[in-house]
Amino acid sequence: MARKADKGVVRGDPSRTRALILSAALKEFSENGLGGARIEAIAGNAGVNKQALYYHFGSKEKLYQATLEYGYESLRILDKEAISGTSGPAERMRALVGYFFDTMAGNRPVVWLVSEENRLRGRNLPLSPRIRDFTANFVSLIREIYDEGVEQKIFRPGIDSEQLWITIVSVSYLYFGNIYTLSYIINKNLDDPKMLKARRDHIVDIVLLGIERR
Amino acid sequence: MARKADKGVVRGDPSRTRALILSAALKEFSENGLGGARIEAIAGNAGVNKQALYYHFGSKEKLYQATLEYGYESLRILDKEAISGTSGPAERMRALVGYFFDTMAGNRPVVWLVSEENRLRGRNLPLSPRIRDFTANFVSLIREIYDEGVEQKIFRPGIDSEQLWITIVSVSYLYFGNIYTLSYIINKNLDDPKMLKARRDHIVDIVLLGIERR
Amino acid sequence: MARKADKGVVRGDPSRTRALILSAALKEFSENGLGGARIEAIAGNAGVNKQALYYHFGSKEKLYQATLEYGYESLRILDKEAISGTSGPAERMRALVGYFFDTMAGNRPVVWLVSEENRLRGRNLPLSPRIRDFTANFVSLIREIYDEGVEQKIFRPGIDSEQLWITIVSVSYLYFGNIYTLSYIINKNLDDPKMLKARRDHIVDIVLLGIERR
Amino acid sequence: MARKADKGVVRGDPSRTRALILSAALKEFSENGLGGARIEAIAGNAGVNKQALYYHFGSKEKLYQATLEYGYESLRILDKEAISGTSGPAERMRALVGYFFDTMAGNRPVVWLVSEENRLRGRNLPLSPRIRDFTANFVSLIREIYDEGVEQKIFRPGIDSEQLWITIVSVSYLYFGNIYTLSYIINKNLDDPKMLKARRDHIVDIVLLGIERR
DNA sequence: TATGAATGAGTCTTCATTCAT
DNA sequence: GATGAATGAAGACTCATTCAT
Repeated sequence: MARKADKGVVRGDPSRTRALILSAALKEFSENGLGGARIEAIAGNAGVNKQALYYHFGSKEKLYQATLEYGYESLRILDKEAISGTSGPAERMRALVGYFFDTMAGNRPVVWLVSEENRLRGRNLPLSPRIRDFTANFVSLIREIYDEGVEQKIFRPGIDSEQLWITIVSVSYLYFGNIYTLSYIINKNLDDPKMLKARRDHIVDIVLLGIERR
Repeated sequence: MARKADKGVVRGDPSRTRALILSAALKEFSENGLGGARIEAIAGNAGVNKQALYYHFGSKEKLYQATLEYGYESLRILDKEAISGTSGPAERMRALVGYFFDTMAGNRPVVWLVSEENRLRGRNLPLSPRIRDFTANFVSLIREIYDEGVEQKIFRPGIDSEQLWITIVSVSYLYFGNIYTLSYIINKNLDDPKMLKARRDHIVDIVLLGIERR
Repeated sequence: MARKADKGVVRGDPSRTRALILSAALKEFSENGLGGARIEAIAGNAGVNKQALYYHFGSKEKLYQATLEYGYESLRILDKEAISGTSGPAERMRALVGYFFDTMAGNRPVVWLVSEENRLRGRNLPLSPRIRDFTANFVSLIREIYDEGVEQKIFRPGIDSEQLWITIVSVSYLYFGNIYTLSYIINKNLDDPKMLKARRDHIVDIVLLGIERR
Repeated sequence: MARKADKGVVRGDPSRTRALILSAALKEFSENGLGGARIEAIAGNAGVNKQALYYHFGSKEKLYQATLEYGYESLRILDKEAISGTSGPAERMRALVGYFFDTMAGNRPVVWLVSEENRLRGRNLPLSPRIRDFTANFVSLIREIYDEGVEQKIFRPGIDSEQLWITIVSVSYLYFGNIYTLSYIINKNLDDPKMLKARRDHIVDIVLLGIERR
């Protein structure tokens, strides 16, 4: 119970210490990449000693791997409840596309962390098998809804659901991942609430119209 | 005329030296980011002395800026000839979407470099005013074609052409930028020629159906 | 108790480590100046790791500042005991002039370090407020003795005690600071004990005769 | 006659080029020392190409030696005319002390250059035999005047004229060489015209009273 | 002579990691 | 588990010097 002033560390609560470190690491790795991240900065922001990172995670690279898993986990894309209360494939698909957009909007650091992992050619992914679990369900869910829509003659058939998944991911993900270059080119602040709403509406429309039967 | 074996440097041809450095820098920065890139690696791959980078570009950061500009320039997205020989807005739009996909496919390093610049919050963009020139024309071209299509009652009205531009960029760009994580999640190699073709066809369809009138 | 052979570092005694570094730095900076000093040489002579200098002092420039303060402190010009046991202003002034000469003779590195600081236009002095404390007392002491001598009609009045201080400092300081050029010009080794004694006698005489009433 | 705009170099006038380089070198070496001086800075300030320094002087060290000689030469301490028009040893000695002060006041860079040479332990002096010529006469002149004064029973006998020379040099030289540290300690700007005059008066008095017979 | 370009040997500094308490 | 101190390897950058025209 002895709590240090100004610090969030509680002696004798290692899981809390781990959480503090992971949270700080997510920020640092996402902003600076694996190579650019500073162990000292992570320790400082987590309110722990540098050595604590080594005690709990072993090395910078292992901490990065744990952070990547932590990042994917925090997305909770698999949360089916997100689209509960909707009826019909079209409405569900709309909800899903919008939900993914909102998820990305609320987890910018993860967006950059995933970009970093791609630059590392995905070499850390196989080391965290849970990552596939966290994400694969989203693909299944899209397939489910799409198939249902095709059956009900609402969606046109012949679309590969994995392609559709990539498209749904793309139209939200890239917006946030490349928000600075996109904003610069058209000289508008894409982070403005109005722009965010416009984007959300646009992608829901485009995806739905792109797959609907006519 | 005296050319060193294995090296690309020719005494007295500084513009060639600069080009060699920029080419090597594009590869290094795109693979490792600004912080992770190694000056020594760039110099080695360019076949020049480490100090030459400082003589010609001043610092690592300035070289990065020059490389970013060089990368955008090499995309040549503005090349209108790409869609010459096409007739009608629909066909032109199809050609444009496909052309952008092909451009990304052929310029992977630039894709990563742009991701890196976003992680740096776009701080280097204002330093290279030419970058906007290289890219803004692409936005205009999309608007032109779209407006023409609306006029001809081929495309549905009410779509913001900048949103459309972002979408067109997204569905191609993210595929290459996140190819490793996407491949891992669905356990398929997205770099396979068949997959590339499938993706190209998919995005052309989705975009067109998403904007066409019905 | 585990002490490394040849090295002066004792684990767990950081103040000793700092002292070792400062001592080595005084030698190196005084002989080579700020720009010419080598971090590696200081670390080597102190028997510590190069990085230890950065851990304890932050940068070369900050180490230089700490060294400057350390140098002034080691002069201990303020030590009033130096002239204890003397009676009368004349005798005290003689003792003081001689004492300052001896101090300079025994602290050559500090003499050069102060020259270096002058070439740097004194830019580091304001950063170490203690330096003024170390030196200002000497000025006061001279004024005290001088005033006493004037009161007792031993010294002639009208001399500015700060000018007198500069003169006392000059006739000793420059001898050591410029000992190489002076020796060369008159082709004599001014570091010879006989020459040192001659100089000491000369300056005591000159200063006293220069201020005595007649 | 072809003169480059903005530059002081005249094609085909090597002695002028040498002079420009030496002048710039005096400034640079005096402000930054041998190690701290930058070849590029000297070339830039002289308005010549870096390579010109090598053409004319061979190396940085040799340029430093030439600059040292140039510096001593420019003092022209040997100029007897400085004290022409004076009558009697006392007046001549006063004139001489004041003249040396004025010389130092007007040649600050040389003062620092000589300090630098002392830090280099005078290793470059033997390489420039003319330096002794430039300075030795000043010692002789002091001896002459002093001996004359002793003969005329104006000065007290028994003073070593070389010691007297060092003292005369000291009370002026140190004032300028250490002007920053001295100013800081007493918190006054010693470069102020009033202070300069006060110092000049003080040293003339002190030296004369210090050697006069009573 | 003059100059832009090129080079290799350093030099400061950073950083992940480990040690000892 | 936690901490201050210590370390070795490496990286960005500088600089005197030289080459080729």
